[in-house]
Amino acid sequence: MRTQDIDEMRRLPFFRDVEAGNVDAMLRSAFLQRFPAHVELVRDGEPADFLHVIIEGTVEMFSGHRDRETTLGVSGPGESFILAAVLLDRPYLQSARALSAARILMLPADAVRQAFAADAGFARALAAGTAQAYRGVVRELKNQKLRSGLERLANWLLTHDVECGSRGRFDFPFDKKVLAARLGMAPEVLSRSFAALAAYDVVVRGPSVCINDVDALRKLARPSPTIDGTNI
Amino acid sequence: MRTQDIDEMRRLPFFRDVEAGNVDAMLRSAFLQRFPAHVELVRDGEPADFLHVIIEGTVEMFSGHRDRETTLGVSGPGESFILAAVLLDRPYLQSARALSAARILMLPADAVRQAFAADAGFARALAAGTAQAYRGVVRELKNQKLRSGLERLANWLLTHDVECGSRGRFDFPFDKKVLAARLGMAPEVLSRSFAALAAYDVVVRGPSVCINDVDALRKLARPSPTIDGTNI
DNA sequence: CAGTCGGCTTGATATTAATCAGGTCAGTTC
DNA sequence: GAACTGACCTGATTAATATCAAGCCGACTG
Repeated sequence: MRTQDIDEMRRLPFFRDVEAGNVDAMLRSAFLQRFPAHVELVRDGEPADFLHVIIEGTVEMFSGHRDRETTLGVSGPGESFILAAVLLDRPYLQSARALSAARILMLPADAVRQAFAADAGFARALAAGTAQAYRGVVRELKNQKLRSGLERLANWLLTHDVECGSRGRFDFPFDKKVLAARLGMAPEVLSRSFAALAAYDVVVRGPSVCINDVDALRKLARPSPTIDGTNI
Repeated sequence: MRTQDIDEMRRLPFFRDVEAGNVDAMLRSAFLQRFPAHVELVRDGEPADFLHVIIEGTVEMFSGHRDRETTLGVSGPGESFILAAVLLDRPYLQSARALSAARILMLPADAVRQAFAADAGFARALAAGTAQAYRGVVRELKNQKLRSGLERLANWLLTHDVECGSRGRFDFPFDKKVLAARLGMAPEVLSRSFAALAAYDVVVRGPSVCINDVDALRKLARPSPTIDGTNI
């Protein structure tokens, strides 16, 4: 890793509560890698060699079983993934692939565990990080078990609109096929769901979507703070 | 809390890596409560007042939305619940009710957070605890999204049989209605699924089940270490 | 012992989502 | 500009699951 990159990485929010010496110890053995789109970054079942921190790009977390595959989440810049596997020194439960070209900081697992053991601030930050990740998955599980496909889509649209500045209009951040997997439905079903949302004044044209009547959509979606977070 | 109880609580595995002084600080303001079956212990959406540690009995974690309700997990002695909400000082995402009569240690949230801030060993233990909880939910999400109801049942039977000593025969630890919710299916569907498993030599009579041909059941279930854990 | 209550099962039906099989259309290639 | 490609949509069909409505049975109760 180049010294210039190291300086940039040192300033990551991820390292905020960590002593400088421990940050450097981790960065010394780290890699800053660029990956093209569609590349698989980690495969589930394999030992947790690296903690990954996304610097640029988006990463899809997914998993397959028999002939099925599902997307478990999509992460973006600033987020780390498979922290829990690294901490506990257990195999990954999820696979990851780059959705776009991505720049990723890879911290060797034993360096992370060493810093975790040596640095109480880091340990607390990781506890908070895994706690947040935990709550994210619980939300996702509730979303999956308590809602129909159409409701999941409606809520995703509302949430994403808020993240884009509540303009009632945005472009999809990834292919609709990925969105379908993200929402746990077949691509065809997503397509039909969009058609069904026309009745609620949601207009999809190509890669962009217009929510013309937010209230109507909210009435269908019925967002809940214990599933979708508080800012919706 | 009686001094005798305090002594018992001090020895909990939960406190293993915590300094004695910090353990006592938490226990000083704690309650050791008995609850009858079916009582609701916490309700989702409410602020996280207490960290709960189960001493005796089993507790169902569940959540409702609109007119639906689903079980997210069942916890037993030694396990704590809603640790993440307490650590982050956020509202509970799940509700909890006692499935059986239960004895529960309730640690005030701010005492837990104070110990977390003061005691590095406790912080590390909580990090490991949330990491394990995280992996548990990821497993559950994969179980839900990648398997059919029948497959989930088959795998639950195998896992539970192992937990009961691999005798190929055990009694259900709770009502079938709860098992159905646990597996994410309607009670009627569970009933039919049991009927379908007769073809694999699984015999259900009242509250007990016999797995006469484990291999046949495994062939249907196809357990995976990244969903069901390693000991299956 | 008859009554009844809850837990469970069974059958019929409705709903939801997945699958299969074309189509459409815009962008790219030759 | 014709052919091709990939992403997406549409329709028809099938599979999975939920829902509704009885019915069964064992346990308790008067």
